Formats: sequence, structure tokens, C-alpha cells
Amino acid sequence: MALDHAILVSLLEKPGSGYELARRFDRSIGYFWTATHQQIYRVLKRMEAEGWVDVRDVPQQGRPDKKEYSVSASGLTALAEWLQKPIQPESVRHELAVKIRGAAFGDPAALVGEVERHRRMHQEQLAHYLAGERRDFGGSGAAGAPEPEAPGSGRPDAERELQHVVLRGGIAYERMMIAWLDDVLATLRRLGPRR
Amino acid sequence: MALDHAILVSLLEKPGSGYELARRFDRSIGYFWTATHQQIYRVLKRMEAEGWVDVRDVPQQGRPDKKEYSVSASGLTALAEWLQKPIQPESVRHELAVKIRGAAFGDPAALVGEVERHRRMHQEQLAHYLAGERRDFGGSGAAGAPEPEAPGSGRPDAERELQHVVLRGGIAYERMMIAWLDDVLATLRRLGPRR
DNA sequence: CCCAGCATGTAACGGGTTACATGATTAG
DNA sequence: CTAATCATGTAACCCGTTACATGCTGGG
Repeated sequence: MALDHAILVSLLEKPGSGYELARRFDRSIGYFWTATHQQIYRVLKRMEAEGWVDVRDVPQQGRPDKKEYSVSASGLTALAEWLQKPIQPESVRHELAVKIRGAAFGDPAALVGEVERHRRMHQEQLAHYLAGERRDFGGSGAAGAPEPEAPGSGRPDAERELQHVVLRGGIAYERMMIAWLDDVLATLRRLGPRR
Repeated sequence: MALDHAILVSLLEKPGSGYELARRFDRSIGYFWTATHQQIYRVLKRMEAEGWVDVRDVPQQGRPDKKEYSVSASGLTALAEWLQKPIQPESVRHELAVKIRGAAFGDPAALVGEVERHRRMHQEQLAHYLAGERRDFGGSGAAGAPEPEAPGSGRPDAERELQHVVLRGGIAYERMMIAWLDDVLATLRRLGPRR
């Protein structure tokens, strides 16, 4: 289970509250791992009990107080151990592919709208990634852009480079999906309506 | 939840036992949806109770008897209804990406072996898909290859075309992953060992 | 004789999802 | 006044995973 470790990585990049983590999971971390606030609170509580994270009450004005979590020494050790262990390849889950194969037993043309909708969503996600890349990693060429967020406890250069390569993975994924959905649309249109 | 519908699609393509379904989920259907035999038996029992599938005892010689499941009329209706409903985009889960970002707080070079391992697995999966494509959908050009499996109750041409376009999606995915993992490897090597 | 394959299951555990709950402040 | 944002939580349910169990046949 990687949610624990995803949270550790996020807290190492920048300490924060459960609420803040939930928002990060809707954004940068969410590019490759999703979690709701319920899951996050549950895991934070468990990790606190195990001593992987430290908590600090932060009073705020104009807002509710919050608990700021940060990674403890033993949490860092746990992460390092996990990094050593091989993981098995993720099992794929493409509900849309189930639908596409299922369309042979319904009306292929009826799926066109749905596939177009997915294509649009991937297009938006791609635009979002590209905007983030431009903002955080400079226009095109060399480095030199200021860090958008305070770097965590690691080497700032490694942190940035690795965040960037993961983002490039997201970009490649969205491009691949868009191209494939075009292929799917052409196929559905060629098949036409139910006999 | 799509496991129900993935099973319905597989049974429409060809009726079979829980055991046979489990093997298909390790192969063709498993390209985009995974399931273990325990899940499959559980769902088959539920769908039988709901009347989505019919069961037929098939005595065999030299092997244990089996229960052959096939989709009932109401199962087909349920599938058609599900095809109409929009689904939300799959939430991404890339454990390897968590590790890559986590490597900034450990030793980036130590991840190289693991990433190479994943690259090899994707290469094998790609080879497997390409072999399947050559076998089932002809060398390169036009159609004309004999169906490798008896077609289900739909239009055979639509069934084949849609299976092929899903397979092309798998192929595109593996190619994208291999290219991205090369990018990751180059990045990790550039960063070198822990300071 | 033992292992691999065929075939079907039960049990337990943990994670993910959805719904519900509370309470404060600020902006429209 | 109402809605949105910040902030933390409980409860229930289902799904996915892992381990265990049974029994038969054929091949090395």
C-alpha cells in the first residue's frame, strides 16, 4: 500500500495539515495517486501512532486551527526501506475499454459522445499539466526558474528534476490517451450504428 | 463498479466457467481489467441471483465438471443500460511515480535497478501484445485472417474491430511507458548517487 | 510419488468510496 | 442571508487481496 508513502513524500516536500494534503492530492501529487481527505486523516492518525510523523498544533486567526504534520526520523527510515523493496507493476483498470468492447453487443455509435467527453477531459488535463510545466520548470530550455514552492529536506535540484520527470510522464500519458481516443472514435464511426 | 460488466462482456464474447473467466482475465480481458478467481466467483454468484446470467452444469471426462455461465436477456439489458451511463475518468495510481519523487529523499541511484526492472516488464508486455496482434489481426495490412475464437452474439466484424482498437490502446500504453522509463533512467543517472 | 493443471469455493483483512456531521469565517 | 472555504472527523459498505481448503486427473 503506497498511500502512506505518498503522504510521507508530500510531507517531506512540505509539511502541512490533513486538509492541505487533501488539496495537494487534488493537484500535483494527484497526478499519479489519488486520495480523499477521509483516507488521509485515517492514515495520518495511524502514522502518528506509529511515530512516522510529528504533529504540531498551529493556531490561526480568521481560520480554524490546524495540525501541521511533518515526517519524523523513523518515518524517513520507513520511506527509505520502502524505496528498496521491489513493487509489482500496477494492475490496469480501464473502465472505458470495457465499454468499448461491450459496444459490440449494443450500439457502437452510441458510445461516440462518451468517448468524445473523455477525450475532452484528457485534453484539459494535458493543458493543465503543460501550464504547470511552463510555470514551474521554465519555458523550454535551461533551468534557472525560481522554485515555486520552498524545497523540502532533500537536495533541491534532485527534488525539482524528479518532480519534473514525473510530470513529463503525466504529459506523455495524456498525449497517448488523446491519440488513442482518436483511433477509437474513428473505429466507432467506421462501424456506424447498430446494424 | 465495472467487474460485473467486464464479466458480462467476456461471457457475451464466449460463455464459460468461472475458472475459464479467471484465465481470460489473466490474458485478453486482463489487458484493461484484472480480477482474481475469488472475485469472479463472488460476482458470478451475485449475478446469478440477480438473473443476469444463466448457469448450465457441464459434465466433463478427465476433468472436474464445470458450471458454464452465459448472459441472460436481463443481463444484456443491464449491460446496455450501463453503456449509456457516463463514467468518470479513472483515478490514476502509479506507485512507481511515488517512488521516483521519494527518491529525492533517499538515494536516486538506488532506484535505477528497480526502474530497469519495470522497463523490462513493459517490454515483455509489449512483445506479448504485438504477438497477439499478429496472431489475431493479421500481419499488417487488410483484414481476412480467420477469427481465432468463435464470435459471440454480436456482429463479428464489430467485435473484432473493437477488440483490436482496445489492443492498440494497450500497445500504445506500453510504448509510452517504455519511452518514459528511459527518460526516468536518464534523469536518475544524471542526478547520480546521494550527494 | 509428486507436481501441475482443472475446478470451485470460504474466511479474514484492509483500503477506497460515499454519506453524514460539525463549526468557524469571509465574500457576495 | 447564503454560499464557499477552511478544518477535522465518524460510520457503513463494498471491493480487492491473500491465505487457506478440497478433490480429481495426467504426466514425469
